[in-house]
Amino acid sequence: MKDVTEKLKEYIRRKNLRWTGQRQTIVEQLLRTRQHLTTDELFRKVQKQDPSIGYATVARTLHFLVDAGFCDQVDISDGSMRYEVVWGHEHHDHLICSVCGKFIEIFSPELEKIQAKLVRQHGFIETTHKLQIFGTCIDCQKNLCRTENKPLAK
Amino acid sequence: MKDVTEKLKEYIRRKNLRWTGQRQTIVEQLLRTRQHLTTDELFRKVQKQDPSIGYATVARTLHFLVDAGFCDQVDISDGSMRYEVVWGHEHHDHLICSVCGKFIEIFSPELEKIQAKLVRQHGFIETTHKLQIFGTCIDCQKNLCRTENKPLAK
DNA sequence: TTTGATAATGATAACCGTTATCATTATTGT
DNA sequence: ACAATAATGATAACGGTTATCATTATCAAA
Ligand SMILES: [Mn+2]
Ligand SMILES: [Mn+2]
Ligand SMILES: [Zn+2]
Ligand SMILES: [Zn+2]
Repeated sequence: MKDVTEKLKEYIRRKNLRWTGQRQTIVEQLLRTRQHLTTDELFRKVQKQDPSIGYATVARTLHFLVDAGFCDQVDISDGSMRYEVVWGHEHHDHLICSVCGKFIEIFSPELEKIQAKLVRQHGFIETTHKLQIFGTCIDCQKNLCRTENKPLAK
Repeated sequence: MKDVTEKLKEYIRRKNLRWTGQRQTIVEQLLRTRQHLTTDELFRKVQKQDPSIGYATVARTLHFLVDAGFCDQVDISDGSMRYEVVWGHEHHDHLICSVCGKFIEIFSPELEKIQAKLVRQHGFIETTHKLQIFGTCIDCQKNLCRTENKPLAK
């Protein structure tokens, strides 16, 4: 946490930007909360800590954090972009429960290897990829889901 | 083509819907043209064949065709949804060139098998998945790209 | 073939997440 | 403390999609 702030401050110095209390608050909330938040979800959490912070600042800070490499933008086609912290996390893909909205993070070196092979076979140069698998999570199948996430729209 | 129309008419009868000249025209254009079109791109093509057809009809017809299983909606996070014909095509995923906007369709039973294994391991029940790999296609690497597709916005 | 119930259409307004604008405030190197 | 300028907050604008509604077209039944 302290470490994260320092890394961000380094990035800010490099880019001639400025560290602000708003950015501090927003990063704190991002780290404190479950990932894959929409701008609006994060905005509500930020407002509880500091009601003076505006929506635009949250939106702009999320762009800033994506540029800095601290966050990734995740688009699951449910109407708005989501953001997750990636510093300190391995690359991963997602199982997404259509009932409770839960994200299950998956990583398989085996899978990545085959993807890389396919890319190579087409002479393609990959920059990024995303794999999203939609369905029903094990908890929702048993009606035992305790997730407080709102179900995904659609 | 004649076959496709018949299958759609069957679906329409089952659902108590109606076959119209507009739907005929729109389906013709979808089959005649490259896939992964936005609503607006399809609208422009449709208008050349019949300028009296409105944008809303194209948009609504695309939804209808998705419901019917004739089209899939493809979201590559470039600002608008795209649609592709899937009847008569195997399931596939996409390599997407960020330079020229080209879609390269890939299918690997090996890959699908590993995905299925991961899903099983989490007790997840899959309904759909999508894998999108972004980068630069082989033609664009050599500046030989002949694709008339507009580069993807970003 | 006419008819009646109602699905579909076209024009356009509304919607909604995101981005741009702009006057004001805050940060940072000097 | 100061000057340069990045960041902020309120809100308008933007753009793709969807809703509205009066009118027209479809199609099964008579
Ligand atoms: Mn994740
Ligand atoms: Mn395709
Ligand atoms: Zn669930
Ligand atoms: Zn290309």
